[in-house]
Amino acid sequence: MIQVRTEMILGEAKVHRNDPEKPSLALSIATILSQNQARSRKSYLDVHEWDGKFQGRKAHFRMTSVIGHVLSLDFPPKFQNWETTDPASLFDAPTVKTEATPKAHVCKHLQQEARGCSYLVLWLDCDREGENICFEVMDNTLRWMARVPGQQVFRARFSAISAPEITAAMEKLGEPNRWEAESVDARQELDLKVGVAFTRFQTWYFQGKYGNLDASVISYGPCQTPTLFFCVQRHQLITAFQPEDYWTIRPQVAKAGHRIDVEWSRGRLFDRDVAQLFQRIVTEAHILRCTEVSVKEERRQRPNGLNTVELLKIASSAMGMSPQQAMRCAEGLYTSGYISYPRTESTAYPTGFDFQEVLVEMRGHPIWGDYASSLMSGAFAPPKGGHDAGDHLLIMPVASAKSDIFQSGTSQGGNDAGDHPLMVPSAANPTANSGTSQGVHDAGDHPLIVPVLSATNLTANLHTQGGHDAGDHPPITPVASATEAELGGGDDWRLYDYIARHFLGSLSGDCLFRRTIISFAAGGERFSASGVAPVRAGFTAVMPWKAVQGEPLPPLQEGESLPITEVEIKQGKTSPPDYLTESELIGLMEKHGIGTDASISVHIAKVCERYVSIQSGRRLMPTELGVTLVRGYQLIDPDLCLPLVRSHVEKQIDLIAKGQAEREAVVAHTLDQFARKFRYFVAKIDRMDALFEASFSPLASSGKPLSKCGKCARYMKLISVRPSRMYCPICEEVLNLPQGGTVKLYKGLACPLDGYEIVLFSLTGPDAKTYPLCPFCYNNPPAGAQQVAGPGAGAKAGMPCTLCPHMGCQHSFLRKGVTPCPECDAGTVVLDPVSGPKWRLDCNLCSFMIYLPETLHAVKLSKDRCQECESVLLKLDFKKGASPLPDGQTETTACVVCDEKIAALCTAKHGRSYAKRRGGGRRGRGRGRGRGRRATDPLMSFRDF
DNA sequence: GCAAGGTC
Repeated sequence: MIQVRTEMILGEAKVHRNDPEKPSLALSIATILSQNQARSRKSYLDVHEWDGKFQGRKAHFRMTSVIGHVLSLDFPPKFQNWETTDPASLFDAPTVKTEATPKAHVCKHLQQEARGCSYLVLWLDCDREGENICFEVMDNTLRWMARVPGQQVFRARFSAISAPEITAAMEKLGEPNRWEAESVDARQELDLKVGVAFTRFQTWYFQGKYGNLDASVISYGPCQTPTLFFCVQRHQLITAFQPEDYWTIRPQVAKAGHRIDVEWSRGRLFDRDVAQLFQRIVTEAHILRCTEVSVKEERRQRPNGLNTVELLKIASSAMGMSPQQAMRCAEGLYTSGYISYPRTESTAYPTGFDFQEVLVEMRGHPIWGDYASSLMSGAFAPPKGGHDAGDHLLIMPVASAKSDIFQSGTSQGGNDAGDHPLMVPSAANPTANSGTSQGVHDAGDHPLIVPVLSATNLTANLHTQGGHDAGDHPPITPVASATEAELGGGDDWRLYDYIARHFLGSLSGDCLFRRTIISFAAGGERFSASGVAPVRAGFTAVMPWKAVQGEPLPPLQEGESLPITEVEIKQGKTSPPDYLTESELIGLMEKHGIGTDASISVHIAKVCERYVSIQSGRRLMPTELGVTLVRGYQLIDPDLCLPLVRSHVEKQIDLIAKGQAEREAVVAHTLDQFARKFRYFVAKIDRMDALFEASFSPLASSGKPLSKCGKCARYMKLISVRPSRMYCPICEEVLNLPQGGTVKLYKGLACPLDGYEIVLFSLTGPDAKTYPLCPFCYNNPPAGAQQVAGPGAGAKAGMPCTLCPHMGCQHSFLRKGVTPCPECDAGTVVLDPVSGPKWRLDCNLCSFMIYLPETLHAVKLSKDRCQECESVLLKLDFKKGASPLPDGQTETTACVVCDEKIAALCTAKHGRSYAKRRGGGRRGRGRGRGRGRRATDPLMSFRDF
């Protein structure tokens, strides 16, 4: 009997669920393994199923995917409160794993699909994060699977989604690597604890201290802080720069009417008199003698395969796109099936990469189709656009004027008829006009020599080319052919255009050119001139912006003399470097291992949002806050902002991944190091504070006077930038306020407990609450008070008057409270004293509220209570002519709970409607005054009507 | 409100 066994195979999702025609990873693998027999169905994520054989026995396969990490690490709720948690305690705090994207229901999905399966084959990315996700998947499947003897969990190892690679991986399944997975767990814990501890401490320390420090959070992180450091380091170089005057001399010479630019071997001199001396000497020599002519063939290497970092650099420097935008476009192109997976480190094509397949697809492209064909056949044809008389323009990414790419001429081995520019005009690309052939990039006088490669030796040739195969994903290549119109133009098209050209360029020959260097002498001084002439365009035929710049020199013989018409002396000033470009930053991050191909753009976006402003040319200028922070770390503990913080952690977790150390030991040791640094940082924070003082205004000089201090009777200031708070310049006291609303004086009333002037806090929006608070009590509640956690309270929860339990205060809920809240069972419904003309009762804890009858003129609390339900009776004063009371009466004292006529005129909001509950049976009555003891007595809540 | 890492 052949038992039908069930098997589950999982791949990491790169699924474009709305577009089933395009390949997704799970679907691709399923298609390959099932030989196109898989059937797909929808669940929380797509599931592909088919019948086949597993380990020689019949099996039913079920394949689905996850979406990156299933779980993410965080602190338990107890440690989430910024006010009550000492950041130093976070180093020893427990951590919990929670679902990374709860809305996606990945855990439930896995558990559901695991039922009935006997085996698990994991097809996640073959890196440490992938290994870690394997275990996250196992945690959500194994317990739900059937138990069978022998190995149940298998790991497939592959580096590309090609049929041979996938089938080979299926042939030799292994096991997931626990060490590697644990190294990721260690990294997560270190990143979390270190980042959060420093972030909370810095934020707490500086945010409350300076009025114009407009930052909701002052963050620290092992990746973001070194990223910021790179930007600030350049800023410091610029500000420390001392310009110097320099002089250089330049003899004017020409050959056959062709001016020759010569450079002095001494370059620049920093002494004017000496430069003038040389000027005289060379002038008196009258002639420039050619001493040597050297001609060398040089080559510019074709590009390696394109990886993420390179793509982001080009997108920033040549297209003016932010890394985030570039990734967004690339992801879109990927999920739509136009390019391969865009997050890769590899620049070398893997063995067996199917170049043919891509070239065949590219062959039909209107711009570079012929070029792709020529690469396949070994015959050369330039990309279309050589003669542009139609709609197809040769599209170049937009270059900045200073960029060294995209500057060359535009014709592609043919003559431009001149009727249309070949390049899409762009303000940033002033050289984009026709017929400007420069250097090797020729308009057609010399036929371009092109490598002759057959399709087979093309492949062979590539393997020797170099680049780096990180074993993750192949380099980024086009997958499907697309035109500008199909992609809707814009950034998508520009990025795709680049990716396609880069791919073709990487299969082309090197660019060859001849460099001529002519040496000259005059009066014992040496000069030289350099020129280039094209030999073979190679890959620059399809990447014309890479063409070699420069012009050929006129022919000159050794020993030949040229008359000097004049010797120019040029004065200049040395100048500082410019601000770091985003592209340079990406390079630095890659070099120092800050972030990954998938996260570099995220770190840059975060740093730009918080600490850096983007200048023209995508140069990064740190803000005052950015500079102050880094300078502060440098003063206290430079390690904190150096790229070292990252590499140190990496080194530590390498030990775990390689099985050379226990995870617990490494984490404990590294945490101890950081905890020590943290304590030192806290102890020396005044050094950083001194810098803040110089750059930001202390609270004393900001804010506007609002209410009086109960201690000194002088006006305190309201600081309205977030976090809004009050400050007494005399007592040097900071008093927190609820956030997200407006604060104004409350009739000049003072708190009877401490003498501080009371303010009214109002939230904004419909049904927004207004409540009085004493600035002092709010921060220093009387004994027995609970603190508000409702809207507007923010993390810095305080105690407004509506929660004040003090009998001596007329604003306390004991004096303003009407009845316990029917909604939250913990709060008290109090009269909002300023809600008129639309009088209202609000719960002092939850959002429940009752609008009193609209025809009311005024409302007050009486001293009496309802005999039935013990609610405080309200003195109601109705408008004349609009009173519901009999006999033209306008005043009454009533219980809004028990007086059915009045209750019917009220409207409850944000809670169960009490009107519906009428007649529901009243329970318990006659309980004592006060509240909060309703556990034993649900009493007269509105729901009991 | 906090890190960095996946990925949509």
